[in-house]
Amino acid sequence: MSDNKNQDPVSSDLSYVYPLASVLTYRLSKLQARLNAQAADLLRRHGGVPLAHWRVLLVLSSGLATTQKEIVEMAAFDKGQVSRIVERLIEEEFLVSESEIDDKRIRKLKLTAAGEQMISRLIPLMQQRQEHLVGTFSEAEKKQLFEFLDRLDEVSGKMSL
Amino acid sequence: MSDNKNQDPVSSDLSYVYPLASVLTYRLSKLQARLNAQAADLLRRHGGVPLAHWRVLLVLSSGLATTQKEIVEMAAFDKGQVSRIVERLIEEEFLVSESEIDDKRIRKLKLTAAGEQMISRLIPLMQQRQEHLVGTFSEAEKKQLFEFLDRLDEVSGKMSL
DNA sequence: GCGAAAAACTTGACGTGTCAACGAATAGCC
DNA sequence: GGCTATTCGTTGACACGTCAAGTTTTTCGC
Repeated sequence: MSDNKNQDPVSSDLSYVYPLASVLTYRLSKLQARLNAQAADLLRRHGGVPLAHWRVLLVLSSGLATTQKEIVEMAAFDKGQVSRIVERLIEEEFLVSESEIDDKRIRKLKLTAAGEQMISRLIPLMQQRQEHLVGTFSEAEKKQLFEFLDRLDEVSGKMSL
Repeated sequence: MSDNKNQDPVSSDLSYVYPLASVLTYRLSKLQARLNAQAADLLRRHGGVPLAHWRVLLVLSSGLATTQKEIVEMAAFDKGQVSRIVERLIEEEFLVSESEIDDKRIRKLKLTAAGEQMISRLIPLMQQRQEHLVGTFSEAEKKQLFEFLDRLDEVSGKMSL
């Protein structure tokens, strides 16, 4: 764990090119992994659903979406994944789809009582978690952090290389 | 797309609780997804390997690791995943494992010529990408950004809830 | 209305990531 | 030496994520 292999600082290898811990994408990727694990763990320990299911339920419960299309738009999830998750959630009776509409392509989704109950049980926890995460940031810092994320969003799109 | 469902601002739903775009984990998760897509796309378009394979090759090429254990330690990957990826990379002849050691549990890994070649072809691209990503950040901002990430790392671990 | 295009969702294939159980080999203790 | 614990790696199971092709239903242009 202390020193490893050849200690030639500028050998023919490429370690100087990629000091892993200082590479942005690597840092973000690890942080993201830890956050997901934390959330999934919290949900599991409190008798909840898998993380991705939770996210879908949350969007529905918020009233921001009532169909799969809207979920996909609001939350930027993959429509295939949403389709499968919704299917599972209906099987588990957290959701029902009322096809009482004119357009038969659409599945209007609604939380069941069980679904509502699970959501409202877990929401306070998840809110506490968000608080825990950003709790050490001052308002100014939070603003700055989100501004950084916005900027990264912008450059994470097009790349002509 | 314009207005949806009931327009009661403080209805019984929970939209006011979770304005998605302002939730940190949601933002990070989307950013992460975009960055992964960008990297994967770059690798694919330049005839490379899948992203996870690339990451393993990179750690090996850097000389930071010569065994699976070391890859797992250095890069914080899952050992199961590393095992499977290494297997694939050997099949594709980007790697060889020389078992010429005393400890028969260990697989000493080495890049083949093809492996080295692919890495050195792609590294400049990936470096340009990192530059592209952090290019809009001043030194001070970069420092701040990484400091924020450090802080988030700290609180992303233990959570007693 | 009728045929082509588009919308909403489904399905398949594959890659990524995590966890836990397992097997083989080695190290440590007596 | 022999028993146990540990280490390195493999394997199985499952959740997560992405992409593309396929179905059914609706819409649009004519």
